[in-house]
Amino acid sequence: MLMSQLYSPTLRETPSEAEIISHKLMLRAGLMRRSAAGMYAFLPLGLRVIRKVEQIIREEMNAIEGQEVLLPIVQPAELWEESGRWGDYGDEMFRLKDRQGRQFCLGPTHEEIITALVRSEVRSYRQLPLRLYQIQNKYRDEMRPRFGLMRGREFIMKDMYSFDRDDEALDQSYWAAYHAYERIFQRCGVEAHPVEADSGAIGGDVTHEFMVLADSGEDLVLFCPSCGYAANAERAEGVPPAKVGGAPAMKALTKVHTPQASTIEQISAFLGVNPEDCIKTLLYLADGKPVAALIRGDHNLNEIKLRKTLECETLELADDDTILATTGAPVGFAGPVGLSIPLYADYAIQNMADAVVGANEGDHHLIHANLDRDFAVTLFADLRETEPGDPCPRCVGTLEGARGIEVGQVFKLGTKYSRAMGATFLDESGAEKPVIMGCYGIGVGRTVAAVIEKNHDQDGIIWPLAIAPYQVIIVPVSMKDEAQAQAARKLYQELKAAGVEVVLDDRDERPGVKFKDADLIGFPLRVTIGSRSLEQGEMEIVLRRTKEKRNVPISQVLPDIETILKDGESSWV
RNA sequence: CGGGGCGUGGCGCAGUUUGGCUAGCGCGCCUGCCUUGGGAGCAGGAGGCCGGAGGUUCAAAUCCUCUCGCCCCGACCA
Repeated sequence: MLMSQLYSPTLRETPSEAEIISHKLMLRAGLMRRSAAGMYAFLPLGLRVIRKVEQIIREEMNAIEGQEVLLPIVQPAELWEESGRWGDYGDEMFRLKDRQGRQFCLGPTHEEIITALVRSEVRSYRQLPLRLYQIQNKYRDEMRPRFGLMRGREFIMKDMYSFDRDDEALDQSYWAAYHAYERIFQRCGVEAHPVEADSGAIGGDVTHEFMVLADSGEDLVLFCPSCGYAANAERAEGVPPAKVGGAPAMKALTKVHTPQASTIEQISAFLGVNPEDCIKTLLYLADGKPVAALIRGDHNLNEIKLRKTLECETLELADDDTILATTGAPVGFAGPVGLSIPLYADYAIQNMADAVVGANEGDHHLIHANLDRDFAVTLFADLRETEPGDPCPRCVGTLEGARGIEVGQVFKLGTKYSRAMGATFLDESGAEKPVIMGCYGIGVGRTVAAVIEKNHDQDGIIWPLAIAPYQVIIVPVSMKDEAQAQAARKLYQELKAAGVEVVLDDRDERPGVKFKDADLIGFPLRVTIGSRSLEQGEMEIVLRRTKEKRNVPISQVLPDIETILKDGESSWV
């Protein structure tokens, strides 16, 4: 490709829309442009990178017996009604009607359509296992798209679905995908750490997310340096505290006037106590019925854990009216003493003594509240957000925290969709059983963004060889020097003939401009052709990653490049 | 959806508080000269319904009302 013809408009300045480095560089390097919030047009260089990542994914999916399919993006509402998600998905689903008024959505994911596809064809255990995957656009009307490709409303995703006859076979599918993911991200040039995760709306219980650690990540990952335990913070298990020795102080329960003090900060400041001596009483509506959750003042409730503990379908914070009706007090003064609704308490509550709690009366709190004496708890459970510094649930270590970008996730779905949608097979004994499913996603665009987050310097992107849009750029210092121009064109033809992906910067620009663009776009290898070295029969090879440069005889340029492409940059020393 | 901010040539911004006469600057773009190992210089030039609609006024980028879009923080989510 000739640089003069390449449609890759680079920018000297960063458009104001971009906040994080990968987003800025993708715009500046001319990989993509925004068309609407959370939607992007890929330009030639950006598309080439996307395609390379897709190809790596394809190869690894095929290697574990995945078969590629292409599924509709526009999906009929009926399928989603069968699974129950037409109602559950809410505003995040793009919905549309055809001219007859029939309802459709732009697929946010493809469980329904793939299950429908499989149920009509799979009859026998002999057809299993089956692993199907697709790579295509998905649509989610995110409440807050952000950070370029990191969280778009239109995004490219690879999804594989596995169909198995029993849990053991599902286990094989799951771990095959898990290990394929390790290879995929490694080949793409990023470290992605598998962590235990929550399965969210997709369903199922066993699931891992693949996280690229980066400050711009939207998730908090907790990991234990001692034993290797790693989990998304929303999933990370809490450890019930060991029973504290010594009898707690049991002072008399006392009501105090606490005007305007409705938050833990205000109360603890007002009363001169520490937040960890206060109990937060949060009121929720679980399937429409009020329940209270008790959390130590300096902790945060994890709604996912509460939902699991309650085994409820819906869970939402109670509205002000419900709180008033249930506790007799406005928001901020609820407490466990005298409450008649079920009380679910985090383990940490077990060890509190003489705590500060709401009095269920406006502008009043109770001090010296004690478990058993003053209130009883329905159930103790792990309800709080686990944080860095908390004990590891698997060993004696202490958890540390890091931000992570979720580039992939693998789920064991079980029979949630196959039961709801009637995807069954007959086993050897002729018994009809639901197929057992798994699903395995990779955000393609997000992976590209994550690669850039981890592979850049102040000059621009540093593409790993495997996914670089082009491997080599040839930069003649001056195209007006006929010797340089000729040598450049000759090398260009030779590299192309050898199957090397190469761009020739044939523009009549000053060398500085060409170097800056080459660095910004991030070609892994650059061959600079200048008059001085050319006279000595040499050209200069430069590694983008290390800036290492060396003059080599012209006849050695092609072999050197082929070696680097084959054995990696580090082989060229 | 709550809070905050921003919409002015392709990009980055000034001008808006205190309406005023030809709407500016840097970068980029076009032409010519010159220059060629890290975003050169000189000269000339093109390009803007000031997001949109309505209103106030002799006069609106600037004031008022409504509206659309975008970004950030939060809540939420494979």
